[in-house]
Amino acid sequence: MRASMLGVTRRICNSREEEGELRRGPWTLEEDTLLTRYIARNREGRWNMLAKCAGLKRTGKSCRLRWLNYLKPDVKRGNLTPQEQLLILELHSKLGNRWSKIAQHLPGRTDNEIKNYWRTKVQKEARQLNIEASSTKFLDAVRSFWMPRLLQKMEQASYSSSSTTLDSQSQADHGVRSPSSNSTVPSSLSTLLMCPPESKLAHYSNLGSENSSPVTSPHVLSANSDTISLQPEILENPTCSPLHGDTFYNNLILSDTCYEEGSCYDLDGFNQASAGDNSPLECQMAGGNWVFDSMVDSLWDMDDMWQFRDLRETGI
DNA sequence: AAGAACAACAACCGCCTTAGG
DNA sequence: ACCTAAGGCGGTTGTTGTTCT
Repeated sequence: MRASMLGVTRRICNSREEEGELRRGPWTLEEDTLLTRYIARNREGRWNMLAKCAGLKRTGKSCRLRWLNYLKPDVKRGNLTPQEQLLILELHSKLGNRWSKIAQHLPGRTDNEIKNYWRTKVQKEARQLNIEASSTKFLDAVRSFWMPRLLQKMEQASYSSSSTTLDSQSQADHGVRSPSSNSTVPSSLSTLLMCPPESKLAHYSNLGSENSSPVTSPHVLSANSDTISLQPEILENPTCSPLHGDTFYNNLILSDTCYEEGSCYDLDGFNQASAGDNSPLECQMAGGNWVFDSMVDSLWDMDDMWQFRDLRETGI
């Protein structure tokens, strides 16, 4: 029954096949409407047939791509947040160019978007540094400079939205007030990241030691099965705060774990490189190597980029 | 003001895998 | 078991908008 119905539909659709040439290039509003309406009335899948039945002179592949990357209601538009960028950097270090796998961890973001981000932003940085984007050198650079920078951005964003007791300059200069303890504590990453790069690395190294002093940050990233989010509840319940000693950096990144298709994988590679005693970059820097000099320049270039983006986003 | 250069991203292409007949 | 079409994925190209000279 179902098969015969399908057969009828197929014949009807095939009869339209010779009506005209297949269209290519940018989609028109009319085509978008046709596709959206058809999928709303029916369902996605069987894309070749769908394209014909919807009256679209497009290949099934083209329809599928248009729907998944642009028209699907849950597709998120706009710039990637620092959190998302951080997650992409981290996941790429684990998964490589498996864009669809990476996209699974960023709800609403498509593999195409992530791929484009990687090519336009990340590879650009690699080019400027004369490092192969897939090389361990670049990965070290990302971990030691770019990721902390994103964390700083996230931290700044959370301060500006949550703190009313100090203005931003005061916060940056003196640290922030912890709601849980009502005492002023060092603004961990902000303070850290205003230090020279040498001391940043020293700090990350210390984070891995037993003797490191407690560090407090108002938010941490956590990853559940699909999402990554800031967790302000850390502030509300200091007893659950993991932000001490050797767990600080691990928890700051991704609660030490990410999830792939229901199964766990750890981030040992990242954490070791970032917080361990023998980060490759640190070793290189100890010898006064080339990576350091170029990264310092590029880091401030990235700052400019971020500031520019911030201005654009705030409409100033 | 105009053209060149660049950046961003949408769309396409080709290959591979999978499912159904 | 084999064949074929559909779907999925990663790489690449094309188009458009923006910035620079």
